[in-house]
Amino acid sequence: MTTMLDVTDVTAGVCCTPLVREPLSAEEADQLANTMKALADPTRLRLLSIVAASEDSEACVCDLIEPVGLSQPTVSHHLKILTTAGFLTRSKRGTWAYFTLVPGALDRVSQLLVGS
Amino acid sequence: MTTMLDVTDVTAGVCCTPLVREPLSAEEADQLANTMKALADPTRLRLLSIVAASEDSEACVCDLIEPVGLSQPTVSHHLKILTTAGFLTRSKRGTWAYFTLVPGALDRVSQLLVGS
DNA sequence: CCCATCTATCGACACCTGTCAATATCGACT
DNA sequence: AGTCGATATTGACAGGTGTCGATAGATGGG
Repeated sequence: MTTMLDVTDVTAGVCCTPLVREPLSAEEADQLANTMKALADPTRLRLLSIVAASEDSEACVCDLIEPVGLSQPTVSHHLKILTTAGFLTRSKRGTWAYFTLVPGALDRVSQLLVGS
Repeated sequence: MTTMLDVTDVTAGVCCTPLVREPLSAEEADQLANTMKALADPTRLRLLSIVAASEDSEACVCDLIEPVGLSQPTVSHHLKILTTAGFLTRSKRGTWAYFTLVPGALDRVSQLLVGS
């Protein structure tokens, strides 16, 4: 993955550049596009929704493999992309890696798309 | 482009499947991912923002080539993707093709991302 | 009728991306 | 230490995607 997202994309940079107010600069467009790319995959959307619907909005990799029906490396790969993009946080407890939704991350992206 | 978006994606199908309420089915995830893919490109984001910021929220292809700095076929290509995805409408007047934002299209996507 | 202009399509190419098998790494428990 | 289970990384490969040049359609003007 050459252009991996910076963690600050969602939490800082992208949060202040509305889409339909004025023409986006090339840099702003790149940032927002990177954020959207993390959401532009069916597996990653399912992972997000499954994590969100889990107990305490938290799930380990082992819980996610069977629901999406893909290999463990592939699931880990997607989780890394979502984490790097700022949508998930990873906390390791014992051998397990638990992933949680970053509060407000999706909401910030949402607000960029609406005119407001 | 093998998996081109149906125009109904944004206006009908995707509009009722919140992301963080319950696990998305494979079909719902595919639909939403297709919609997000249309927004996951910097050039397309810039095109949307330029159209939105134009007079009467309307612009022809010739107005868009210079701002994004890409070839005319490439711009036409991106406009087609945005149109097929339901974010733009195309109306031809004379030799020119004018593109306009579809009202509410971005808002519907926005509402899918927020917890509501 | 022919030409100039705007737009769309086609063919080709480099690059990115999602996927898996194999392997490495890390942590807990004997 | 040694082993086992969970996760991450690597390498490889097929398929998708953005881009351009060339070309084809369409539309209005001389």
